[in-house]
Amino acid sequence: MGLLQESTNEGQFYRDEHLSLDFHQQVVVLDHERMTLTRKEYDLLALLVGHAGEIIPREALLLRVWGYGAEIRTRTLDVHIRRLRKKLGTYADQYIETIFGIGYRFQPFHAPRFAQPALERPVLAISA
Amino acid sequence: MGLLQESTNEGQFYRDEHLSLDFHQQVVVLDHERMTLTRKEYDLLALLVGHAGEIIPREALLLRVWGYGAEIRTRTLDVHIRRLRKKLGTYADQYIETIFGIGYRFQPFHAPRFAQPALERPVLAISA
DNA sequence: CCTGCTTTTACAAAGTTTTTACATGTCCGC
DNA sequence: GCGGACATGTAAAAACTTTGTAAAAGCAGG
Repeated sequence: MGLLQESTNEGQFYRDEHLSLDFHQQVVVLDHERMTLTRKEYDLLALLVGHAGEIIPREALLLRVWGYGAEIRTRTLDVHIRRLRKKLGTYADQYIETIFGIGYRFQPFHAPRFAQPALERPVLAISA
Repeated sequence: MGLLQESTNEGQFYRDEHLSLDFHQQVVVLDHERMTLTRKEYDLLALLVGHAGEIIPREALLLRVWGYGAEIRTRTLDVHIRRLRKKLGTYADQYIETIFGIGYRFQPFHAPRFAQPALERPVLAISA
């Protein structure tokens, strides 16, 4: 799966109702306003958004954004998640889910969510 | 991750009228609604469903989900079974059978059932 | 040295699992 | 049937683990 720098991408984009991300230019726009992110903040967000809909384990985030191995104990990931959420404003919890005991997941704005009634198709149809 | 490694279930599914389980994605859906399970709850359910129709002894469950040996006395298995049943709602007792003195068994929704234990109870008394 | 970014620290809060204590149920011999 | 022994059911508390947060400390580039 994609490493941090999706290098040879002739300008890939993520876009939904409120958020857009230009992986090539490394520009993030939230509700038509540019988000100013630090490097680590951007790297973290880009990794999450680049795998929208997938759960990414803490381990993987720490490895790919920080280069940390499993032996390192740190809370810096949590702190960065917090800063991202702050900058995402109202949509924060809608976009960045905590998967307890595992990691985090970025969800596109309209994605069906966990405890919500019935939108999720049985996963069976996905295969093939 | 959990110490439960049902490696032979990679990318497989269970499905019946009401319940489906994706062993790879670790997603369980009950009547088109996603069941949110904790890790231990999922591990336990997955082990039972993965052996649908078979009786699994308490010992085996405690060993495979908890890593406990026979010397450990605990009620945590019962508590987790209870939580699973609660989340399975109406179908709880249909799905998870208690096999007294032995363990538990997950039965697919339409599985033919015998009058409870009926292991070998010769119905001799009927003779006239 | 400043300054802004990053990491650590130290708790707080939230979530999960196990234990406890007792109720209820089942088996089995009488 | 009856009662004892033991297994399972259940609710609630306790123990433990993970994540959230604010503030301070550390650090690197200018």
